[in-house]
Amino acid sequence: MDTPERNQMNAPLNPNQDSPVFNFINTLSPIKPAKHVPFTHTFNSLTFSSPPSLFTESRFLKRHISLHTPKPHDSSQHVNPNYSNQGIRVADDAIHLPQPLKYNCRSPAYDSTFSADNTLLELPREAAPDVTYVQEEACKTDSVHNEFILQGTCRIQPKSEFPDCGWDGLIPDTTDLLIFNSPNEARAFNGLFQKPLDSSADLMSLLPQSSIINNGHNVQFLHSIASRSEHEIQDQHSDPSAVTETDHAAMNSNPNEKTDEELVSVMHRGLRRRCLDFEMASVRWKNSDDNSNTGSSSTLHGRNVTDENQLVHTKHNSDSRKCILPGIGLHLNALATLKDHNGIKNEKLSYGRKLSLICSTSSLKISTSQEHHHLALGAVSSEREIDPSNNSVQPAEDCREDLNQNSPKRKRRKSDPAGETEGCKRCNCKKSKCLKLYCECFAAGVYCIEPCSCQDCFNQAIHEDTVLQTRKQIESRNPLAFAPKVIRSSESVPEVGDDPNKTPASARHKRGCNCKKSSCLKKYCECFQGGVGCSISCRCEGCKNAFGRKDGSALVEAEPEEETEAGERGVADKDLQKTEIQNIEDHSDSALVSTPSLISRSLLPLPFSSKRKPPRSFVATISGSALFASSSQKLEKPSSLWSQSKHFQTVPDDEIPDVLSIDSSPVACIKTSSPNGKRISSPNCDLGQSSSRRGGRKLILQSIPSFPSLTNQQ
DNA sequence: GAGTTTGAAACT
DNA sequence: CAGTTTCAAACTC
Repeated sequence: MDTPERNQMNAPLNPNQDSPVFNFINTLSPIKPAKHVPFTHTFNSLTFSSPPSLFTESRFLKRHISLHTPKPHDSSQHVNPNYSNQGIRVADDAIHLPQPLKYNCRSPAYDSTFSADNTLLELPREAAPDVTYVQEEACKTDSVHNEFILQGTCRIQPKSEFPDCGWDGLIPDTTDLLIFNSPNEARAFNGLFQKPLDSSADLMSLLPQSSIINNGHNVQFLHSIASRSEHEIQDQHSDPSAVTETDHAAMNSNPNEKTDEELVSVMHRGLRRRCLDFEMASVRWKNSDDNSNTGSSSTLHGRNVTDENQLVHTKHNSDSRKCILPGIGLHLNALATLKDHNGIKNEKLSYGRKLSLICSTSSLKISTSQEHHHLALGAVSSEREIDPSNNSVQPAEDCREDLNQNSPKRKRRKSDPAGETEGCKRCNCKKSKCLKLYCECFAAGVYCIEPCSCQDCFNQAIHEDTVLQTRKQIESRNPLAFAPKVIRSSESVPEVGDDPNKTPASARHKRGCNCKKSSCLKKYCECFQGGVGCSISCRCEGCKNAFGRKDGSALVEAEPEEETEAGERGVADKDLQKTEIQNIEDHSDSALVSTPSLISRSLLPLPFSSKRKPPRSFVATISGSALFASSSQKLEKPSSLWSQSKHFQTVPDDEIPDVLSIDSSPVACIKTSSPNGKRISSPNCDLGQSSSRRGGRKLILQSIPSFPSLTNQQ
């Protein structure tokens, strides 16, 4: 491209903000402060509420690491100067779910800073001995009652061996990531959390500061109440470096203390992105380091805790100590930082390919699929994992390829839509610079990664500011722009031929489609693509959506006009069914494979789930992943918000059915009945229901204000 | 792989 | 708010 514009694009970006993009952004109208509505996410034993925006933003962060191993043209750019210390927690041995942990989470969404004053972390004293990893995201000060309660958290026992391991911070995410159906599962993964930490590495310092950049505030950390007061917390937050040192010391002496300090940003990031990015990284590192660390070869599938503990060995800075990267819980951000700060070279992170987002699923795979050895942990897009069309294994492999391949960007594989999973999603933008909703990556709230075939991509960590500002601008225009396009409840998942409209909570496209030629029978139609029926909100013409026509009521209740269309619909359905059925079958298989209990139940195959990108901020869950996966799967382009909210939902094995409903509840709440995308809470949203269903381990959506608030938040 | 179609997103 | 343009995915060949 030799156009002036192109030249501009090629011009150095970021640092100076001299680039056109920055100028452009600067000219953007001020973004109005987002209103944060408490959004409760329940997962597993962990429940918290936070504004959706938080998640959205986190999604970008999720691929943060990619930033550091960006596309070739970005290679020149490196660490974002803005990176600051973010809390990193150390997790070690045990994952202890049943422990209630409560803390307040604020939305980072816009300023990504914590407000210490508001930050609340409540840890039962009893849990104190156990290091609880709580990750707190920078929260917007204005957010109210963003409180999340971890009922079950990972209990980690710091190893004396690695007192100052910087990796600790990475793990906190695991809390979010891991969802166990049963205590046994949790035990199984205890080892995963155990990892050697690179001593000197101060993860805190490593973490990108992007989140805090906006307001210039320092990272604020959540501290567990158990160990300290909020004030104390604030004080420490003010001085990240101090915290770091303290952390190190604490690690040696008092795990609890340490963790408190570090809960911090990392935690919040982890919450935001619960993805197994780390795992992916682990894989890479492992690959690279395998030569030296053959012993670490323990495969993921090895459920043996012992093996898992050694899942990945990585060297950091020639540090002989093996650094075990837990397959779960380490997220890309941390890796990115580590890379930059800890002396970890790009080489480790970038093998010719950017780190792809890894999805939480990996953890699941670990437990369930023997096939995927190291790869099991490999990046798996959340959606993929759920993806019916793909075996659970499949996703991992895709990512695997990414990891192993040094090949240049691959063009989007049409034949492999599944490749577009949360972790593996890729776009092909040419003119939008990946800063518009045209870009699926951007729209999904994630950074573009190497697999993308985009050109002049600004949707990268190195352009974080640009991305965030652009995003804000878009949100200012349409607060729901980054919200999931399809809001669906579990029950809404339509089976072929079913009328989605039958159920009040049925899934619907946020804004409805506007199809004119596709008859809503092709993926051009977002409703169809999302596997949902058209609704009143749709302005489509000649709707034949197999999932439910705009006049959907007809499907069930034979209305006069329906009869006329019935024939057409039947035909259309048949056409669709070929595909759908196949998809469904695939889903079933995969689902069963990955999560026999949960998936089989909760996961209803969505025809397009594979293609529809899941929220990138997927939470990795072990057995729970299936659950999440299923829920996320249901979302067409689930926003991180969405996916996360679901992820946080915990369901006992015996309550799977409830899970679905619960799971759906948020969705149901989101269901839009109005064209403008305003969300109206539905009866299903009733928090009480969800909470009531949960047993001890489960969490409760405490304050999920009805979803409607989502609209206002931004 | 190139070209076309389609409809969302963006723009006016 | 409506009309138009731009854009990239979906689709076709």
